[in-house]
Amino acid sequence: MKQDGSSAALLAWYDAHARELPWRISPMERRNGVAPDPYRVWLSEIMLQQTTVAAGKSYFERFTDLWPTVTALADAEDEVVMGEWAGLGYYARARNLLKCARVIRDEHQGIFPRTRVELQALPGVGPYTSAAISSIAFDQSETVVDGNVERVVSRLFRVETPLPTAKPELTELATRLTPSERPGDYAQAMMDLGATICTPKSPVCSLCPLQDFCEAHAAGDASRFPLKLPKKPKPTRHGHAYVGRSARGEWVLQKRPEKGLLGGMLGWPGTEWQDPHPKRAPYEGNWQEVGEVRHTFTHFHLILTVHAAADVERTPDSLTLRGQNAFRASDLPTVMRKAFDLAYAKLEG
DNA sequence: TACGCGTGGGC
DNA sequence: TGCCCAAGCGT
Repeated sequence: MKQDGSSAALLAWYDAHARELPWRISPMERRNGVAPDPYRVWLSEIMLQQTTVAAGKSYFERFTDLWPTVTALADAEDEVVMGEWAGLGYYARARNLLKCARVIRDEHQGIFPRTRVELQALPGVGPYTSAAISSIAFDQSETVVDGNVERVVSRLFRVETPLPTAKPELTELATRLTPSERPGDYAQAMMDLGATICTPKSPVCSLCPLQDFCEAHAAGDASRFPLKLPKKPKPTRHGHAYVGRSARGEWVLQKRPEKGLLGGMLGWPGTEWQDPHPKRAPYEGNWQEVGEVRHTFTHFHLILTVHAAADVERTPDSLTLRGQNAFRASDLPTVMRKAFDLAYAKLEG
C-alpha cells in the first residue's frame, strides 16, 4: 500500500464523521484542549470488549449515574455491581472491573496511570485496552489493535494470512500506519471507520477515506478480508433449573462460584449442564415442569428444562433467599432471567 | 498457544 | 433460522 497521506485522510474524515458517544470528546473539543475523563474511557473500553456499542451504551449511562468516579465504584458492593452488569455478559469483566477500581483507589491514589505498561498491569486491561486508554484518554502515541483495526488493515494490505495467526502481522502493519499527530483521535478514527464503513459483510468502499490507499478495494474483494480459520462446532448440553418461591414469597437463588461460567452471578439451583442430565431437585418442593429455555453461550448450546414450585417450606443453607423487595430479575444473567420469566408466568398465570 | 468466557443484532 | 459477528482478557 502507498500509505503517505492515509492518516491525514483518515483524520480529516474523522473530523467530519466522528460518532458522538457518551464517553467521548469531539475532535473540536480535543483541539480546544479538553481532555476526556480517564475513568469514563476505561469503563467504556471494558464494557465494549467483544460487545457492541448499541448493547453497552445504556450500561455505561447507568454505571456512571450510580458511580461517577472510579473511587465511588471501588467503594460499591460487589453484589450491586454484578447485578448492574447482569445481561451484558462476560462476567469476568465485571469482577476485574471492581478489582481494577480498587487497585486504582488503593495503589494509585485514585488516579489512572498514563502509560501503556502501567495500564496493562491492571486487572482486565490487556494489550488493546491499555493502548486505547493511553491514546484516547492521555493522547499518548500508542497503536490500538482491535477487531476493527484488524479488519481495516487486513484489507488495506490484502493480508492472506488467516486470523488469529495474522494478529502479529496486522499489529506490525497497524503500528507502521500510526501517525505521531493526534494519537487519540486517530485511534478512534480507525475504530469508527471499521464500525461504520469498513464493516465485515458489506463494506461501503465508495464512502471510505482510505479507498485510494486500499489494495483490497483496488482488487475489488474487500469483503474477503480478514481471512479466518474455521471454527469448531458447538455441542449441545442439557440441564435442569429449579425456580422456587417460599411460602413467604421469597425466591430461592444460588450464588455461583467466582470462577467459571457466569462466575459470581446469581442463578437458580439445578443440575450440572452436560449431556442429557437426569432431573434432580436441589431441595424439596411441589415441582412442576414449566418448559424449556434454549440459550447459546460462547462454546455450547444449552437446553435447560425449567421447574417451578411455590410454597417451598425448607431450603438448604447454601441457597440465598430473596424477598420481593430484594429481588430483581434484571440482576440475573440472561439465561437465568429467561428461566425466571418462564417460571413466573406459570406461577402467576 | 488455545481455550473458556455471554449476549443481542443482523442477515 | 442458524450462523456470524462485536472496542479482548486470563489462564
